[in-house]
Amino acid sequence: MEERKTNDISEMRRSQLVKAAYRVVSRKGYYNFTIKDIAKESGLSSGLVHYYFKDKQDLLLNLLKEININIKSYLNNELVKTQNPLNKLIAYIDQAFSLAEKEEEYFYVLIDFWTQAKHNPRMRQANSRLLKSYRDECAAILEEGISIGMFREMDVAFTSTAIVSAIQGTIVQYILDNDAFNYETYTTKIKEYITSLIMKEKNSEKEGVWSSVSMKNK
Amino acid sequence: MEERKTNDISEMRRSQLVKAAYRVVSRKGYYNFTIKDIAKESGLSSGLVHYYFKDKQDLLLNLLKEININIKSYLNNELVKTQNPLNKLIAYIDQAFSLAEKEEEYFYVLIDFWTQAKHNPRMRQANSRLLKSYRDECAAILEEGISIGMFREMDVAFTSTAIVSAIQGTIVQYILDNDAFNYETYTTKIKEYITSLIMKEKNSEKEGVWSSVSMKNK
Amino acid sequence: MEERKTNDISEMRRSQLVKAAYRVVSRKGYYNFTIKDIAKESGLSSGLVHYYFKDKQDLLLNLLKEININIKSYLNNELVKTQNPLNKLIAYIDQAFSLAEKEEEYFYVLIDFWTQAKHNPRMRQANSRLLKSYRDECAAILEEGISIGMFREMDVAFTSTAIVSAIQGTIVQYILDNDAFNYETYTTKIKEYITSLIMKEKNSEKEGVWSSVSMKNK
Amino acid sequence: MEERKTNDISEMRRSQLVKAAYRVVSRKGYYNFTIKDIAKESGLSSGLVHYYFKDKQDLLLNLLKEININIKSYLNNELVKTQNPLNKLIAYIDQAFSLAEKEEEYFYVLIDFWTQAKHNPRMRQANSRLLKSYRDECAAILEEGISIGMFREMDVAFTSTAIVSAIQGTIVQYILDNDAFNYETYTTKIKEYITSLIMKEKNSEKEGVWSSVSMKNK
DNA sequence: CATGAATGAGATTTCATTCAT
DNA sequence: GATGAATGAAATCTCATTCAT
Repeated sequence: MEERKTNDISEMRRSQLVKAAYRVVSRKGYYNFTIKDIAKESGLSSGLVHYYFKDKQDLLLNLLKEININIKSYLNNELVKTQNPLNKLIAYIDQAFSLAEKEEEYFYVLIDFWTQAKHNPRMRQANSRLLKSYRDECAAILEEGISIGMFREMDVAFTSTAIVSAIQGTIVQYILDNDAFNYETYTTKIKEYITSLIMKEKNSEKEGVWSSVSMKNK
Repeated sequence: MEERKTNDISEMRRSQLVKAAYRVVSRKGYYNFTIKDIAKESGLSSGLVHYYFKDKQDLLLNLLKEININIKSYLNNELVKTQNPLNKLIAYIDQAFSLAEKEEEYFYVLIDFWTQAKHNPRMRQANSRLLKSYRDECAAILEEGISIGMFREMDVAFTSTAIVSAIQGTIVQYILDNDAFNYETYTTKIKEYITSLIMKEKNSEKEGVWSSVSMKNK
Repeated sequence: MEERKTNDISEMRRSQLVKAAYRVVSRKGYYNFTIKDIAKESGLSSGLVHYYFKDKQDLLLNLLKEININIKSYLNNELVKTQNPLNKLIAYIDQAFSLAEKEEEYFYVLIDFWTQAKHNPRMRQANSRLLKSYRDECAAILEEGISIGMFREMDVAFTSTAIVSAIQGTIVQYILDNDAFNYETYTTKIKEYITSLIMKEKNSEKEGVWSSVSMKNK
Repeated sequence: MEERKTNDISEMRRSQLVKAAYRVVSRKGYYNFTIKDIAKESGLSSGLVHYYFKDKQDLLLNLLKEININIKSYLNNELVKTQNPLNKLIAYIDQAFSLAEKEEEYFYVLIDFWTQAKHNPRMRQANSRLLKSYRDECAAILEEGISIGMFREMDVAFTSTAIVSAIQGTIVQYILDNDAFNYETYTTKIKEYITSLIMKEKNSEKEGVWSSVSMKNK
């Protein structure tokens, strides 16, 4: 019982501190925040941060884990509501793009973590796992679509990597320059584009997407 | 003459320091290096760093500029050797992918700079300019291909953004996890894919690329 | 209680550091001391100086406040012991001159602060407040003496300014050159002089003072 | 001849640098200026400063000497125009007060030098010499007035010290707080006051001055 | 568990001074 | 004589981490 209670408090505090860390990091950046910032933000003392986390880095690692979980749950949110693989794929893409728009912070923090990958093996592993899980999720949808004959045969690994690339590459460009392009229009097109290539070809449809794209420029 | 001499040494030192900064940043990361590191790496004194650059940030800004120039020159290297827009596009893509492979450092440093964008307007501007210039370069190739009837009509702005997304998204995934996929195979496919979609459609050819892609998985 | 304890230690440390600052500044001068000097003098760490004071300037501002308080309490020390305005005025003058003699340091540090006034608005304000409070104190004594008919009618503001000028000007000359004149003799004369002019004129007395002054030279 | 020429340039440069130092010190304060500031202000190179002056301190010492000379010449300017000791005394006082008003900088710089006196024997000597020369000049006027029977017999050393105190104390108060009192009115009174005490007493006149002072308050 | 005072290493930055040209 | 590049010591300030309470 005692133990249980302790763990409860312990978990509560850890979560409290990690959440505060997220807010602080997204506000001040990965490198410009201090332990005191975390303490203030969480309403706890600075000493306590080191009681629950070995050091600053340990806290950050836990933050990445937390972000990972949150993003996944956000992305899965819509996915579970539908059975149709195409709708799932569309939801997958939509969620990613909408997350980037509504929670720009998330991506800034994510990019912050990317920069750590080179110099910190644990960060590197955490990051690559995160990306892998995105690809895997996409791959699962593709597999499902293929298995029920809705999507064409394809190299699933390649395609899911390409889809993640397109999404992520777009988000980075958008985040670094909000005015580079019209996000809404652009992401819609990308989505149509991907789905049209994924779907078992019906000549009309395929042509349609492409035409709609080329139309704009005429 | 006197003036010239002074400028010469001044430019030489600035370049020397920026180059040292590049090596140091790529080795230790954007935030983990010190002015003293630069001094040691360049073989000059730490005071001299501040003699030529107002502060750390100023040096970093100059480093980004330098990287910008180097990447551009690297990417243009192959482009000028050919007149054919298709070959140009292929060279454009090839160069980007090969740069990421041969000079992973460059991209780490670039990502480091991305993280600054949120909290530093000048960095933000520098970054978005860099991305814009990539898109513009791509767009120019596309325009040329369209104008001579080699590429289809298309929304050039959208397509160049999408191409940059695909390239950049791929590079990031690769850099964060070298073992995620076979870089060579993957980038070749992406390239074929892009070109097949860009080229004026000959039905057979289009189908061909797609098939070849899906073949792999069979 | 808990709170109390914290405040206690906080106030204790601040006072400890300000006192150390006084000793250090008076020994090395306003500009020639370092934070480390303060740390060493106080027996505390240099980090703690910045823990309690935003920066060097903040510490110095607190030092000026402390000096202000100390001087006032020193000057008031004798004043409260007497009810007679004339004796009060004499005590006021005596205390100022004796302070300068016994605590030369105080004035050196004060002069150090004067030099800041031009370039630092907060220092300027602190300094002018200090001077004003001296004048006001003098003015209060004069008013009292006038109201009970002991002092003549006069322009109190002018007279108190003049008295402060005479005292301060004398002290500065003495501090810059201890051998310029016999301090004891000189300050006694100045005091007699001031009081003779302030007092309701009894012809004989007035003449007396002046004569005594001129006597010396004969 | 060669030597002569060299000395000419040498003197010119030294003067050029000291003048620049004065402007810079009065603008930035005694401690907040750099050798480079002097170089820029003088239009010469920073290396040259050390060619002509041993070090920063040496330059400053020369600046104090220069200021000394300038103040003396300013104060003497009016003195030579008149033969009458009373007018001389009045000119002496007027010049001091007007200098403080028109060239506040001078006094700030002077105060800066005072602060050095404690920690630097050469500065101490230079400062005390400066003050002594003020007193001596005043004393000379008083002696002259006494010798021709215009001024009363008095302790000249004491009186000149007191006059210098009054003037200097007033100026310091004014410089530290321009709004403490009306400078014009106040200095006029001080002047009348001093002269009335110095002059051979004609009862009416003496009374007159005092009355005029007390009038104000009525 | 919790606090926040205390430490001290280390980073940036400034600048007098030197010296090769 | 004159320049300004170069040095490096020293100062301020920050902050992760520790630890007594």
